[in-house]
Amino acid sequence: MSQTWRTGILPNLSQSDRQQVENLQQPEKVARNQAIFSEGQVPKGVFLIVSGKVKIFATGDEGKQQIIHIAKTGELIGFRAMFSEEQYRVSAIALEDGAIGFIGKPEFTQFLDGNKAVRNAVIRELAKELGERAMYVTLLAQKTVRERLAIALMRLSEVYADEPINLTREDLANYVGTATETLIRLLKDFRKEGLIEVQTRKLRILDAGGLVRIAG
Amino acid sequence: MSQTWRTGILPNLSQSDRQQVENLQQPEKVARNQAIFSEGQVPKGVFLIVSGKVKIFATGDEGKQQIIHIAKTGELIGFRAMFSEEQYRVSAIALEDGAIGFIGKPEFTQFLDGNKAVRNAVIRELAKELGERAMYVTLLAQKTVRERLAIALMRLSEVYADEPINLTREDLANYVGTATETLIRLLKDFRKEGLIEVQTRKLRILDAGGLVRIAG
DNA sequence: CGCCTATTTGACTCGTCTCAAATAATGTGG
DNA sequence: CCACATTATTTGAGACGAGTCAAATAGGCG
Repeated sequence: MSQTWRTGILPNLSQSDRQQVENLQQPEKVARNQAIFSEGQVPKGVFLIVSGKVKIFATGDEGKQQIIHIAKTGELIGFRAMFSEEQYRVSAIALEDGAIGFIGKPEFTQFLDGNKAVRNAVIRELAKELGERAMYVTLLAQKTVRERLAIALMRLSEVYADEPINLTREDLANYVGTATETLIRLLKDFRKEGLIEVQTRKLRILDAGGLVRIAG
Repeated sequence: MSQTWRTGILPNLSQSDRQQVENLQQPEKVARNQAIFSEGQVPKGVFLIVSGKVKIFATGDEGKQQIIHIAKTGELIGFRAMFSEEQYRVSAIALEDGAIGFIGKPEFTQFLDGNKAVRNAVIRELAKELGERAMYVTLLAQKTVRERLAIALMRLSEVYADEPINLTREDLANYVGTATETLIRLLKDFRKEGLIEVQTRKLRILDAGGLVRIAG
């Protein structure tokens, strides 16, 4: 089980193609906690995250969120449901104040039809994510919460680059797939073991190697 | 969380397109337990299951299989890794004697390039599976083993249509994502509750409604 | 028929969840 | 900008689901 976690469609395009996609939208401000789209709605296009981060999650039967992905600036989101011609199966909510642009389905598909490179990038991206999700399933089914937390922190440190990871305990728990209380206790362990540094909601990795060792 | 589980690319094509795909391959016999492809290999094309069933699984760190999907006659498998231009992240092994055809990557991609309907079907299928897998992740993270077993049996009853479900206890456990012993105990419960009928390895659902109720 | 593998059962342990309550942080209206 | 209300975080105690290990039994294949 190697762990290469998603990349997104745009970073794999040429400068020119990327620019063309970006020209299809007009950024609009979004506030923290604002919903971008919700489970059950019918997709009318895709969204480009111009700035900020967005959590993508499925809602379980008791309303518990399972966070599938934290999308960051530059990512295109919502294309999955659009291509499958289904309703959204997940919801997207802004984690921070930011800006998001919308690209309507007609414009986007027309653009795709006329551009083989982008079309292939889309197929490749869908296929990649599908493969990653197979690993994710295995991980959830076979790893302990402690191991999953270590993996989650490593993934998140890529999303947050050099900033500290900044999520509520509940969101972090829902990302790992555990109860909030369990997450808090494990976080305390990790801190005591010198793996991470925590200041309220800001979390920094001190010993990446140690996390890798725990992740197995 | 609704549960519409995968369909495959071919059933969504026109008769003529489907025929053209089928003409690209030559069926060859495969024996039970024969590997079709394995994690880490480089994909050279896709496989069409002409007859028989195939288990698709990821291997966890301790060698434990996580069965992602049981593919049946008529399904195209292995296209995920081919499109993502990565190695296989999962393995495929025949569950029964059967026949499988191979379609090389050049032939297949050339065919796709020249056929917009099929190309779109591929995108749609990838997108659909990706959505289903999000549900799967949520299910694994939030449901008890008992609930997951109920869901697994319902999914499998579609794969096996009117035949009885026929899997080793270990495969069934790996499909549900649990230990073999736990699976066996739950199977006994289900039998005592009149939900299923079991004769050695053959398993039949007696009370689908009851399973739905357990699944939640 | 007999070996090898699969299945089943029992006993035990441990990780993780739940519920409840205390404390801290955050945001909001005046 | 402060005080209050609300929400988030932390801790404790207890219960229970599910895993592991070991051993017995049954089934299937050569």
